[in-house]
Amino acid sequence: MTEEKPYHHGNLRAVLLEAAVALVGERGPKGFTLREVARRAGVSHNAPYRHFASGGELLLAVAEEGFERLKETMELAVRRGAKAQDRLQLSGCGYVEFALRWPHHFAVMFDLPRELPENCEKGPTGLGAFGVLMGCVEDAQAEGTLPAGDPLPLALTAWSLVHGVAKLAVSGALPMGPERTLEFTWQATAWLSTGLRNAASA
Amino acid sequence: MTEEKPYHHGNLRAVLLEAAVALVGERGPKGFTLREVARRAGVSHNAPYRHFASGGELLLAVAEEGFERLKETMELAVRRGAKAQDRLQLSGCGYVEFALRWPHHFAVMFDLPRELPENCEKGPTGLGAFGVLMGCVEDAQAEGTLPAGDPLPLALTAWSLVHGVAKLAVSGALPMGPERTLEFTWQATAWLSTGLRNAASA
DNA sequence: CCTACCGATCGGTAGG
DNA sequence: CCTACCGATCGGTAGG
Repeated sequence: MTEEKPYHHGNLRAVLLEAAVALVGERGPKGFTLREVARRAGVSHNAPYRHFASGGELLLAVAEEGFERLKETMELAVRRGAKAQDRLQLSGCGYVEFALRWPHHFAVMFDLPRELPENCEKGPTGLGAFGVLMGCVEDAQAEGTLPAGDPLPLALTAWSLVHGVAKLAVSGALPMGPERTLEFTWQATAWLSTGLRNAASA
Repeated sequence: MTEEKPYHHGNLRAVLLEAAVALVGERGPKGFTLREVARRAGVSHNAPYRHFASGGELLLAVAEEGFERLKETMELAVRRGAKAQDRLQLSGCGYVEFALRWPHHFAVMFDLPRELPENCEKGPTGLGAFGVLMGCVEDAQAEGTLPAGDPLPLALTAWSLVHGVAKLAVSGALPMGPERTLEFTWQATAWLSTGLRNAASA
């Protein structure tokens, strides 16, 4: 019953974002409501309109926050590798790591294209994270550890693999815990990496 | 305005399933309502209760139908290959083919764990489709074209790859059309296949 | 950022 | 399988 209200000073937007993530995480897209978000934030059901024109725009903001964190997580992961081939695997592990750490963001980013007003941002911002992956592929090509040619199919294949791992892991379809999931990701990306290296051509 | 009503003879259940898929496809999970389904089926908003206790159970039925079709699609695809290695790739292509052909089923199957009453069925039924993939891996191991050992990690990796391709393709994230997507899937699975074949160990 | 207030829709029950 | 009917909730507007 006792609620502190530090958001009266201007951080309501951040509080709303947090509440939105928690709500969509607990009840799913269907249970997500602007009124319930406001309720959890401790404000009137009308206050959110000061910051977002609709529930969809709130979710869009959550997605954008997620894409930014995803990019950062991948960039951080990539730093742990010296060879481009290793960095490619590490970027994939970063991708899965992000999904495991912020599953609700991940869900909003990829499961709610319909809810978002205009997912035109998904391109640009999403490209930031994808760019990390593309960079690794191009570096590996320059190193000669990946075959020359159009890097796009190689990158899309790597993306598909880790996206699948992330999706299945988050939904609980993989028969292992979070730690094992990262080990599995490393193994899986290593196998793919071997295949890409020995590829005839793109 | 003029509606034919053949479902008064007992096929209302099938009509409801069809309407449910169309609805969730058009408006997403959030717009899915038992009343709207009934409306589209041309019956009173209460008629669906004769067949389903809730909207979640209707969606569960859709998911089960989907898992069955997925298994059939994969089994059909696998028949086109002689060598186990080829069949493994073909099963993956069948997976993606299914997702492209019935994207709404695919979405219900994997994006709505929360909506479903008890997704205990996702294991057994889903295992039917996964079993096809596992069978290919085990056959390839017997053939000697895949390294011996626990087939599960190999199968999970293959599953992850095609699941990722399917997810990204359905959401429109892959920069290509449906036909190209299948070609891409064949390419990607070929690369992975090469990697798995040259793997040190599982 | 809040208190009314609106029309619309929903899930579910009653009773047939 | 249908017609009422219920309480609850929602998005959005008015007006401050």
